[in-house]
Amino acid sequence: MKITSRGRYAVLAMVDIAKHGESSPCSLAHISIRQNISLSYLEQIFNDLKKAELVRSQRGPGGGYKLSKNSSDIRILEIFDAIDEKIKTTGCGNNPKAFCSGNGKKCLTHNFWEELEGVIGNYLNSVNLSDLIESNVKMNIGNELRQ
Amino acid sequence: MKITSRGRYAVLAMVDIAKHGESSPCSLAHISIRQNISLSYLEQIFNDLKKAELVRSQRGPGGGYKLSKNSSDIRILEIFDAIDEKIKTTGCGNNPKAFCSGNGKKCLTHNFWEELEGVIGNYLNSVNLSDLIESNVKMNIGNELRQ
DNA sequence: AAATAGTTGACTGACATAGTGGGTTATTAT
DNA sequence: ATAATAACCCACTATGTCAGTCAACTATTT
Repeated sequence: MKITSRGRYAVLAMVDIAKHGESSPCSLAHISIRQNISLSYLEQIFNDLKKAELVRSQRGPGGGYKLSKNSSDIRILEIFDAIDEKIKTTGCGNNPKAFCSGNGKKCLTHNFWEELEGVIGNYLNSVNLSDLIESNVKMNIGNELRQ
Repeated sequence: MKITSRGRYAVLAMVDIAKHGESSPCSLAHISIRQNISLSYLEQIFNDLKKAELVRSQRGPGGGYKLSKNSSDIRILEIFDAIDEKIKTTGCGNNPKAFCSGNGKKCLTHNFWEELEGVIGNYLNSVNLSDLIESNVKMNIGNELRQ
């Protein structure tokens, strides 16, 4: 059970942009250097982030990417969704047409895996970019969203 | 972010055994059929489960595997540990000698990933096999362990 | 016009996962 | 004793995903 580099890079890059404020756009070249991520790989990731409208781009010299909304309005879960970093704990992907047991039934553990998926999703949804900048991430309790 | 088949099978097989009670050992052949898991694959998994002393084996006809303790004393996290299903959310594996940023420092998101690891670990540690049998898995709140 | 920086798509090596297959050893029932 | 059962053990492989490279093209600014 691990997070892909793609997922980690996406969040890291978004924090980098958020940290540099609203003033001027961040170029991928700079993010690449600061966070030690391959430029070409960043390009692929930002392609998805842009499609999901989490960032806006500006071409040409002095260009780069800016957040499309306030950093406190961008939750980590949104970033995961944007780049298709799935939280997949069940074997069947919860597809009613092909449940885990093969015979159209859910396996003995199906509901448990779904609960786990919920626990993870709730946490990722409870943290936003500005939380990460302020390094004030505290253990989140249950479903409550911070602030 | 997904769980491997190995991890899912291990938990599923353990639930299967737990469900069949203490009376007689469960053969892998039967588990294989009931839960639709490859027999050879199960053998590899149970090799690890036995090493971790979560199950006891009995050879020969009528043999099979039994839980080594009460089902309410076996937490899902123990099973994950036994088969080396790691919960790895950080890029560096939290290795102080080679932190994520490369320069000996933690990356901007390191602490966040560690928190996530904690959230998942706490949940997996809060559920035991008998919870799964009774299908009474409810959302766990914070660090509290059930019952 | 030149430099910058985003956009797009094809391609590749490495690695882990999810098995398969064949054999050996211990134990029980007949 | 013998046969059947079932755990034990080891080697091997296909597949797919991930992580990253490379090369070209387009838009924008100076």
